[in-house]
Amino acid sequence: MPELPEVETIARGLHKRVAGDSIEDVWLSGKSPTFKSQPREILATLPSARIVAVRRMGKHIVFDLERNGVQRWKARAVGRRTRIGKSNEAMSSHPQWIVHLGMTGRMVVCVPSEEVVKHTHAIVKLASGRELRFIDPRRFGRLSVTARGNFEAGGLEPLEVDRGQFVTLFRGRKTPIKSALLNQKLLRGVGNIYADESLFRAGIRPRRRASSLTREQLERLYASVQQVLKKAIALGGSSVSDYVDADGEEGFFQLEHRVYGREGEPCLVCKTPVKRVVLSGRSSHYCPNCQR
DNA sequence: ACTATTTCCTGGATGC
DNA sequence: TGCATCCAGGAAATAG
Repeated sequence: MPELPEVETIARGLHKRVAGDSIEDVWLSGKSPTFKSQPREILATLPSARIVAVRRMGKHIVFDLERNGVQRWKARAVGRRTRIGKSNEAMSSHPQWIVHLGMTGRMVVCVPSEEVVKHTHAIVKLASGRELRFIDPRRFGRLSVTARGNFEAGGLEPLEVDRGQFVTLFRGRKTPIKSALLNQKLLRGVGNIYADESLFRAGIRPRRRASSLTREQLERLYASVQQVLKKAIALGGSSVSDYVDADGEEGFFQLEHRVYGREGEPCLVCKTPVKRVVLSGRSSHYCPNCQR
């Protein structure tokens, strides 16, 4: 399940491989709801665009694109005024291609002769002769296009927010702190694994109401989130459920997991068995002794 | 205005 | 071996 560190790793890998390349052609599986934008809009936007950069926003991969053929589109739009607004993204000279990997989404760069595996939903032909493919068995991933500046990835970037902002974000919320951490509208990029791992390191139980936490506890949580995310990025993310980066390499942060996926196993600090509770439909792992 | 629950998906694990 | 059932979970949609 790609969260911030995995998406960061993938985006960096993709940038290294395809920045500067151009999109020549696009094929889409047409399997809704993989596409958040209309497929026709994606097909109108991507071909002939140059990939300026690939980066991460929250859990989204953002391809910054540049189009030169804008005049052609404007000319065509003159005769059909109603399309001007609707084809806005395709019109933009600096569109963005937004990819959310969901649970099982993968982006791979390969040669065209590579077998097209089951659940391939997009194939992007590049001028260099390679292909960029989006593969997503469970189809929780989403593809969309937008004009530059339109895309809102959610709340604040966890690694850009300062301590005071972080405290303000959560203080006073009645919801469990774990749920608040997962809320992308507050902080964008933290998912189930890193929420659990951050809460363990801060010594806070997932079910604690955010409003019941002291400033000191929130500050400790802030430090934990920073530490966990940075370390996870340094290790290339967590490889669970066959996650691999853009180069097909596994990450190693799963070796640093202290509670996630360790139900019943002894806490690495105090040996108390790790507990698992379901919190708003999601598994939450914690040490009942170390976390209060 | 908030918060909680349901829904979308398929592969892998489990149970009989 | 085969078949049914359950579970994983991000975020949008829906309900409270």
